[in-house]
This record gives sequence, structure tokens and C-alpha cells, in this order.
Amino acid sequence: MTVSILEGLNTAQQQAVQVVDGPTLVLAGPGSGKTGVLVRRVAFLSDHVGIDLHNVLAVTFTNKAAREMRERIDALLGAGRAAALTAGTFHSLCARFLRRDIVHLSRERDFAIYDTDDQERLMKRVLKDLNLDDKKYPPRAIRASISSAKNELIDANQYAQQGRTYYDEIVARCFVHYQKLLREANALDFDDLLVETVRLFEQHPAVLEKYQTRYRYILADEYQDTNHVQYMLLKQLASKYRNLFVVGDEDQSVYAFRGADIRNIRYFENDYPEAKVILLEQNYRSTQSILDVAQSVINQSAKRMRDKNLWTENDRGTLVVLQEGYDQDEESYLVASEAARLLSSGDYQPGDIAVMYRTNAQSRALEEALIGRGLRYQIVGGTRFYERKEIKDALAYLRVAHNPADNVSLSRILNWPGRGIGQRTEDELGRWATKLGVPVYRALQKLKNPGGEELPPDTPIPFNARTQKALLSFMGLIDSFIAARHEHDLGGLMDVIFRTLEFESILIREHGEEEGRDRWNNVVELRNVAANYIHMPQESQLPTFLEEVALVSDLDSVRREQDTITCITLHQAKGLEYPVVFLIGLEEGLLPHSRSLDHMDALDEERRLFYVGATRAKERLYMLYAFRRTVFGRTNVSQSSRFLADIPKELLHHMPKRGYTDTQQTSMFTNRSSVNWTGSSTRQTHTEPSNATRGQEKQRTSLTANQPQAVAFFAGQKVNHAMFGEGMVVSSKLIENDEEVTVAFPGKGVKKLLASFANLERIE
DNA sequence: GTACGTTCATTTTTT
DNA sequence: ATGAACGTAC
Repeated sequence: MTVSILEGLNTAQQQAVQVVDGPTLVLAGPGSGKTGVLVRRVAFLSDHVGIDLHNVLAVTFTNKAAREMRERIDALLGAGRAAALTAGTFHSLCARFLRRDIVHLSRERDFAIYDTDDQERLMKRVLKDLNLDDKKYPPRAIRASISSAKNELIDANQYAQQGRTYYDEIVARCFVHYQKLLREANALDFDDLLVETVRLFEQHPAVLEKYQTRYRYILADEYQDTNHVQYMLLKQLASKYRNLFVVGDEDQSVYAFRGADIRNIRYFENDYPEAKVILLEQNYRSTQSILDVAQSVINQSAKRMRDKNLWTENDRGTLVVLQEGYDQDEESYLVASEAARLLSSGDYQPGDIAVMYRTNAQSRALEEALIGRGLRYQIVGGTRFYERKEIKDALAYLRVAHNPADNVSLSRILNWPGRGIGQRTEDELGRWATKLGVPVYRALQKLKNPGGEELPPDTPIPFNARTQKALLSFMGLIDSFIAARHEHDLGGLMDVIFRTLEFESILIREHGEEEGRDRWNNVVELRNVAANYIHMPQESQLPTFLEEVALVSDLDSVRREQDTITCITLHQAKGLEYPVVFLIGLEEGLLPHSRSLDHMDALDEERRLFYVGATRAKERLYMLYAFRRTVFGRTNVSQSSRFLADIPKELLHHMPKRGYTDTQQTSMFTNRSSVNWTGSSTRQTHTEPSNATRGQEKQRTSLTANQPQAVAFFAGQKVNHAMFGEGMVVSSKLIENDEEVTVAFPGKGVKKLLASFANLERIE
């Protein structure tokens, strides 16, 4: 039995798998098989050491990783065995702990979980209450400051005490009030989930003891990405048995922006001086060529604690390709062409190919190019499914039905769909509720029943008759949903809500026939998710659903489809691997991102991001950048990424520049509205090219073929015009028997000119 | 209070 | 380029 668990592992891997007791730090390079090690270690503990998996806790980076771990354990040990294992992200685990032991917090059992958007809405309320100008103090920034403070386990009082600047003082005041409103709404934000768990453990040693005893063995993946709270949690949980097994790679630390601290690796060695340190340096994933390129970039990293010596027995493989596109459209066009070429060679399937980029915005041009080629693709992330407006609105109704104190959700739906309750009324309502010291919902209840208990009889109701009527009818709606919650299961409740509101008609009224339908389809998809909860007792369906919706990221639901090309951000790509990888947008300002240019640490993180991207590739790596790029509708000449300069020339196959392939053609023919932006981003895939797209392919081919003879002007060329003076050609294309030249004239703008009329003079 | 037009800010990256 | 936020007109 043990043999099969250790089979095919190298010495270091076997060593890691077989550690029984004591703290262990595994420093694992990319592609070193660390997931396999984690899985087999769990299997080993179970089958060789005889540990009940009920006593094992595995912290993973995504819920998807947890699910995959379970599947692989089942595959190794037999179906169902992994069910006993506790596995999940810090956030889901903490939510579970809190849910179970919430009695210790002086709060009701059920709490709402506020995501970033909810937090920001609440922050707006905070600023309003404190009479602060949200122009001067952007809710986003305040939210971010508070979030980082929480990640450092700094509470509002401490923040107030150690605040130095005036801005800190403002944040401190917001922090205090923000927490107050959160508690009133019976809500915890993302950060609170972790912070409150640490506090729970601090204040109630018995509770901590319970978990310490239960989780005799603890494993944590992606340790380099833990922040301070997470570090504390691990420390608390592991302090009894000290069987903490962490796996990480400082070179792949790319989450400093959310508080991740690489130093946690060093702290680990301080906290557990007896820790075994195991290095996994052999890479099984990539070809030597790819690894060389990745190494040459990461070796320039400013300071690394421990130089790893990554090596592989894999073949050298094909050279890494470097190519410049004229602009982002051509860059994408080149990607699509090469992808199409690889696919037609028969060596690869769409699922073997991934395109990676720094920012989500970069996926647009890419998407158009892929559609233009009729390639199937999926965009991971982007606008996340659960962040779509229609989904959030639908969820808000469910959340209020579950927890009427949830003021943020209530305010979201107060006037959606429009029912004559405007800003004035909402503000008034908020003030009134504050005065009464109750959640808005309770205030509304009093409006409904003025004779009721707590309301002093002489309290004036601050609304006129019409407004009052609107508010009361809203209340009727909410109360009917609250009632429905007890009569129906989750799916039934959704049906009631969507039918009563006439959700579909609202969406169509607001967004028009086509987009409205798309949005409604998203809502239907949400409704379909309810089916997953059908086996649960009715009363726990809604809370469980709401919790999972808040904590499950889109990446968790990525289906690894074999027939779509994956488009994904570098961050999300961490931990994944593909035979073919395109890294696009390798330019100064993008990678490294402009926001990181002034900070050395941030710059280093960008470098690691590059490294992460490059090491996702197994067989073929393409690196692209564009000569010019349009950002915010403004076009600038760009410079290739400084990281490219760190790669020795001989490691690259530098593709010659192509003339400007007139990608304008593609955009012209691509009917933008046919691109479905509203569908669930990870689920939706472009299936087959529309007729229009097919026709376009034909035209495009013939155009490209004729172009060299026919086009007299090309991009980048300098020209002189009688009226506008000197300018530079942006693009040129054939129109019937003439040529339309787009020229940028400095100070005079971009003009479209017909070659036969404009009398353009070429300048060399 | 809403409907429309205009301005303006917006893009890191995520649980 | 796109969408949210603000202003003016009903």
C-alpha cells in the first residue's frame, strides 16, 4: 500500500510525504509536484500512520484546489475516504468555525458575509454619517486601509492610537463607525471572518483547544501567500501538536497587495526551530528552454532568501518565442493565428492552450481576435458571475429574506426595481432608523405598525402619505419573502421572488430585449445552482447557499474543458499548467504594472508574476508585447517589459515584426453586440463562429493576400498633408477602389483620408 | 422622484 | 471605451 503512495516520487518528495511528526517547511519550485506531495502525504498519514482523516486539516488556496485534493485522495485511497478530511480556504474554514461557535460572539447565529462591493457601499454610508466628503476620502481607499489593518490584526482602537497623520485619524473614525454598522447589520466582512476567528480562539481557549485537538495534522499550501492573520491562525491551531506542514515558494509570492508576507516563511523557521526543511527543486513540468527563460528572469530578483536551484530532466524543447505586435489588436491577432496553427497541426487541443495577461481589461482585444478566428475560448474571471448586477440584486433579496438586518442588501433593493423610493427617502429612512437605534427593516416594521411596542407614541413619522405607501408596499413584499422562506426550499423561494418581482420583465425593460435576456439567463443560472442544495434540510439551504456564494470564487468553478482556450490573469493562473502558454502585454506599465513602478518591492512582485506565468507552460511558451497600446481610449507607444531584457538573446526565438496586419478589418466586421458580455464568464464559451464571422474570415484572407500590392500606406509611416502638415499613418485599408488612410497629426487629431483625394506625401 | 444628458473616473492583481 | 455619478428638466 505504501509502495503505491510513494511510487514515482523522487527522494525529496518521498521525504516530504513521509514526515510524520513535527513542523515541516517544504520549499517547492514550480512544477515540482507539490500538489502530488500534499495529496500523498494525506494518504500516507491515513494509510500508513493510521491517522483518521477526520483529524487532518488542509488549507488550500482556492476551494477548487480543495476539491481536487479530495478527488485525488479518493482516487488513491478509494471513493469516499476524503470526505472525512477538512479542506478549504482560510475564509471558508473560518466561516465554518465561526458558524459553529458563534454563541461565543454576542451575535445571532447567522451572519451575512460582506464582499468588497458591500463593504464599499457600507463605507459610503459611514462617510455620510460622519459628514465626510467622499471625494476627499474615497470609500475604496478607506476600505482598503481598514482591510490592511485587519489583516495585521489591528482593530479600530489600536488604529486610532497609532495613527500618525490626519488621514489616519479619518480612517480610524471611519473604522470605528464601520464596525458598528457591520455589527448592526449582523454582518462580517471578508477580513472579519479571519480576524474574528483569531479573536474567538484568543478569548475562548476552550474553543481553540477543541480545534487543536481535533486537527492533529495541519497542512497549508501556498504558504508564501499567507498574511498576518492567516499566519496567526495556523500558529494558534498548530501550537498543541506542532504538526504543521507548509508548502510554499517565495518566488511565487504575488499577493503582497492583500497583505501576504513572504517573511512568514522566515517566521516559520523562528517559531519552529526544530522544523525540517525540504527543498523540491526538480521541475517536471516545463522544457529546459522554458525553465531557462523563467530562471533568467527570477534570478534578477532583488533579494531572495534562498536561491533555489531549479533543474529538469525534460528535453530542451522548442525555443521560447518572443514577438512584437503593432498594437493590442495585432498582438491578439498573432496569438489567435498561432493558436489556430497549433490546433490545425493536430498536436494540441484548445484546452491545452492558455493566454495570460496582467489585467482583466486586456481580455477584450483577445476575445475579438479569437472570435475572428472562430476559436472556442473561455475567459476566467473578468466580471465575476456573482458580481454581476442582476445577480447581486437577486442575491440581495435572498439575503434580506434571510437576514432582514442586512442594511446594505436592503438599501440595494429598496428602490430596485424602481418603486418611487428615492435618495431623499432613503436618507430619511436611514436617519430615522439610527434615531430609533434599530436596523432599517425594524424601522419599517414600526412604520407598518405605529402602535407597536418600542416606538414612543409621539415619534413623528417623517414621510408623506405617498412615500409611506411606497415604503409599506415594499415592506409587504419583503415580509412575503420572509414568510416564503419558511414555506419553500431554496429553489422554491427563488421562484417566488423572481415571479413576484417579474424579474425577467424588469431586466428586459431596463436593458432591452437582447441584453435583458442575457441577464435573465444569468439569473436562471443562479436558480439552477439551488439544485445543489436540495439534499439539505430546508432551513439550512439558504444560509449555506449564501455563505458559499460569498466565498466561492469564479476560479473555483472553472471547468477544465478540453475544447476551449483559456484566457486568464496571471494571478489566477497560479497553480495551473498548460502545454502552450501565451504571455501577452509584456510592456512597461502593464507588466510591471504602472502602479508598481515606484516601489521596489512591488516591482519585484511583478517580476515574480512574470515568473509564475512563464512556469505555467509545459511545452511551448510565447511572449508578446505591443508596439503601441490603447488604454482608456488613449493610445501610447509602449516599451517592452524590462523583464524581457533579463533574458539572454540565445534563449529566445525573436520573431521578426510583421507589417501591420490590418486588424481593423476584424473589428469592423465583428459585431460587438454579438459578443455576449453578460453571460457567466467562466461558464460561457464561444461555440461556433456566426455566419457573419465565417464570411469575414473569407474576406479577410483575400484582403490580406491582395494587400501588399494594393496598399500604398502602412502604419508608422510619416506623411505630409497640405492642410494638416506632418503626421503618422495609423492604419490603412482598402475601400472599394480607393485606400482609406488613418493619419495622426500631432495637435490636430486623427483624420481618415482617402488616398486619391488627400494627396499625401510620403516622408522618409 | 425620475428621466435624460453630460461629466468624470476608471484598470492592477483576489478571498 | 465604458460605465457610474451628477446635473438639469419634467
